[in-house]
Amino acid sequence: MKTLRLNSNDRAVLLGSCFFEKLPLAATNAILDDVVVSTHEEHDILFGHGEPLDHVFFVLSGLVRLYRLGKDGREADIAVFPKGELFGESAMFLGNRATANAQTIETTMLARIDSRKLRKLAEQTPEIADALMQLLCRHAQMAEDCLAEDRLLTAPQRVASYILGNCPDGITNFSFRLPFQKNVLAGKLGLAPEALSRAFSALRRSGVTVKGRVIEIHDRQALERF
Amino acid sequence: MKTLRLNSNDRAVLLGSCFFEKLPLAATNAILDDVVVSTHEEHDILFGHGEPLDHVFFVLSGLVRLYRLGKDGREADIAVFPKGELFGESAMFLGNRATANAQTIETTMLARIDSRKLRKLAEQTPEIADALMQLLCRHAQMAEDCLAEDRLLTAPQRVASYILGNCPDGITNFSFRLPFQKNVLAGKLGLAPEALSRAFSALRRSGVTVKGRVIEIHDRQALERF
DNA sequence: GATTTTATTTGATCGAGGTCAAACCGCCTT
DNA sequence: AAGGCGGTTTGACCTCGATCAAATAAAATC
Repeated sequence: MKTLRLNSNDRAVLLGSCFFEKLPLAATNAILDDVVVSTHEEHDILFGHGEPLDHVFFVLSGLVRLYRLGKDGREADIAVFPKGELFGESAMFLGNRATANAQTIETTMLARIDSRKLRKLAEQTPEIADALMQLLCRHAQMAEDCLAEDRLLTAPQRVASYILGNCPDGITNFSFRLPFQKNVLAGKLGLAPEALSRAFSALRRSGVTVKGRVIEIHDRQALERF
Repeated sequence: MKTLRLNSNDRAVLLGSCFFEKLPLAATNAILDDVVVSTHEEHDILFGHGEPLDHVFFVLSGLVRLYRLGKDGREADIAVFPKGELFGESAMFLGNRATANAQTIETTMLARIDSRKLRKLAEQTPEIADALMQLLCRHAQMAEDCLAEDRLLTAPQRVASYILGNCPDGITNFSFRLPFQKNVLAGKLGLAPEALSRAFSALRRSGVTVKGRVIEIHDRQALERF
């Protein structure tokens, strides 16, 4: 892991992100004043469940996975964060202890924000507090969505739901490229890779074509009904 | 549903709750200034997924269930809130729309806090903002815990984990009473009632006795190993 | 206490998805 | 072109937990 400072491209990613875009520039500058950038190889462990954590992380590029470990060593993904996402924020309000393990999935660059400082800024700046609360809500909802999908949907239905989530409404014919390996998608959906593969082939009958990482949809309605 | 004002017992429940206990009295009073109390029969629907929601709810007594609906009408519990818990707060930061359905499980009394006002108070009072953020984190973590348990543990293991969560550490022998019907516990753990029943009988071999709502543990270690 | 009604348990069956092993494929290297 | 490698797919098998039906227990009502 090497550490650097923010360059102008990094700044652009930060400013365009969901968290920072609504903040006044002064607030953003105050937060970013002393951030450090770190680069990581794929599969680098960022922190472990329960460890002290005094940073919040922003993904400048790459991909990070949050997961928990079972007694037997099996892993369950909690969330996957692509470029532009902020994570690790909940430790800030829960005794500065990580609530899960974090690992890079690809070569990744992260901006590290001092959590003590961010918390202090949030106290002084209602806009920051508000942005944080929105972030927390979105993350809570991601987990709730996942939980509900796990409990209500079969594997092919979860995959259909994921595809539809990446397809603008009102369009029947659509194609897009997976932003990561199928491997990772399987983990995110709580499936074994084999099950994901079988789910895709089940969806073929509903007009879904898979070529490598490219997914093609020929009949949105059929997918929605699935 | 009848509506009333806060009585002194209600106030005691509020003041002793996790959310309010750390707040300065002035802040608490500001929040509680114009709350309304509503009483509900069991199975009363409080709000539906996606509906406009301009209150945050505090459970004065009884039990409330948050759940999502599948296309086929099946229900998946997201959370269960007993007396002393605050819920519905995430709608406040996500466009005032409920992120799930809510229903009472028993006869229940709720205090309704105007969410616009609470949000305004949070802007002015860092302590309130902080308490809200902690609440959001706890709720996010509840969902993440659930998700991880669903993905990593079998039914008996989830039940064991629930029991252990209600048993002080360092004690081998312990007994407690379920705070709700087995029915409800099954939903909370993402199980069919039959599966919960079978899980209990599987745990009998590890020193767990179930008599009605009373659970007895004779060997904490055995449970932890399970 | 007798009788309904509701909650829980038990039995039997079935399907979804995990696991292991092997085949396959694209991609990179040599 | 041949080989090697990692990711993906397919096949075979098996376990867990859902579901349906029936039996039992517990609570509520009369």
